[in-house]
Amino acid sequence: MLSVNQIRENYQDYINRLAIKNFKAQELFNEIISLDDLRKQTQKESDEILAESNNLSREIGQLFKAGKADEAQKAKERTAELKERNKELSEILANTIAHLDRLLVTIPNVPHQSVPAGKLAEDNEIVNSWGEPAVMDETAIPHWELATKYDIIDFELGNKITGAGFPVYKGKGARLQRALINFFLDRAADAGFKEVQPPLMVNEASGYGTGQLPDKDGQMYFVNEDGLYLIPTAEVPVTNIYRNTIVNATDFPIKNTAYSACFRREAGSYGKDVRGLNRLHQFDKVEIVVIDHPDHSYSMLEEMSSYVQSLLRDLELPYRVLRLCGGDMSFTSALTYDMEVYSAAQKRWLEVSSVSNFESYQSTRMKLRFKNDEGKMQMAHTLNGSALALPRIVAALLENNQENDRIRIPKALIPYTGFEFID
RNA sequence: GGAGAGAUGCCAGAGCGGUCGAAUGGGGCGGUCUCGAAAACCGUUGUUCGGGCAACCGGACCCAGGGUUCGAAUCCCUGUCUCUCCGCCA
Repeated sequence: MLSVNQIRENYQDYINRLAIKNFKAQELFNEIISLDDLRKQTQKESDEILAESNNLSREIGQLFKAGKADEAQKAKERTAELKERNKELSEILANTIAHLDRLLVTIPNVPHQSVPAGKLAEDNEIVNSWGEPAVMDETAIPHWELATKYDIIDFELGNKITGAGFPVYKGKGARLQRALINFFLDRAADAGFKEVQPPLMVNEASGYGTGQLPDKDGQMYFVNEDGLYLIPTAEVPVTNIYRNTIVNATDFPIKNTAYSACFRREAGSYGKDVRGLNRLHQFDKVEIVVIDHPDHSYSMLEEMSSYVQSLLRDLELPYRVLRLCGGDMSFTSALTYDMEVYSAAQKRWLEVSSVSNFESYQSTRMKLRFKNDEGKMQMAHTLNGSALALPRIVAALLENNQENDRIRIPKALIPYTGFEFID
């Protein structure tokens, strides 16, 4: 979230930039600032009263020691008054702070200057592309049919065992999943990311830290009995490793990677866009998470974007890179690049990665700090990206590499699959 | 699931209800010594809110939330977590 000081210092600038996310901030900002004024004033009064009663308590102690019980008794009466007054003040203070927090969490992150205005996917800006989208004739088969034809992914079986959106991968299909995970993890290690294996369930504080809560709890599976959420992405547990910590500035950039299953309720999604592997309730993903110095977070974002693009080139998948417009960005992001691969039989672009800089938005929520050159505490910047999400990569691989009676595996992957063709 | 123990600063580990933001040791940082290093010795070593240009001053913080008290790290209640033993178990 934003801090009140950030809002005070960048009042007009933030209002303007939040408008790009179609968020009207002015009234809210005014309310926040006046609440914060009240907070300060109340706290000041309360502090003064506490100081006085601390002094009195000290005196009372001395008086008792000196055997002047009657004078001590008089002083006691005065502290009673102070106590009463402070009770009211601290109640006002607690309410004010709670109110302030409630308002602050409703403000999305301020978009970076380069974020284009707009509300729709069409307003996203294409900043890079690679490869020629394959043109296929009408006989091209979509991946969900290929999956059945070669018996590698069984959607019906998943329906039976669990429900829609939980496919069963079989034979070379399962092997392909494992190959991709290993390939992505090995590449991430080569690029300097430290591999971690996080829990797949998180508590409420973690969900709050990365910004899934309090807003989007409907998107996560929740285990009521234990108050735990199934992770929608490894971003949540991996970033929360650093919740409430002061990291060493000399450790920047802190680069982690994790493979995890991801669980998403996807409430409200339906239609042909969600067919086959396009949108699932459970899927596999390798995530990269970086904690960095504010001065370097944007060059790190570019680095992460380049890294993700290199993976797509290795997999020989034509892709394009979009800079998301204000309306299409997530609540918590300041700048996001989406990588989309072309899926030849569906004749559409599929989002396979999303790389974002959250600046200090998550850090402020989770108190992730470092000591800067002046010796002062400062919020670190957090970034993350998919590298990569498997299902749509598989969809594109199947569709783009289909031949008459087999599917070709890209060269880089063969050492991992152990086979060159699915047939 | 049953029984018990505990939660203190970067770590280890003390702490009679008042002078405790907290002993001591280790680590870290600065210095003396040294060609340099080690050892030894000396000094230093928290977060946060408010006021002030600043030196500085005041408040809060010893798991969290309540309570007792003029006064709580210290006493009481509740919650959370950790550890040990038993049971179950990949």
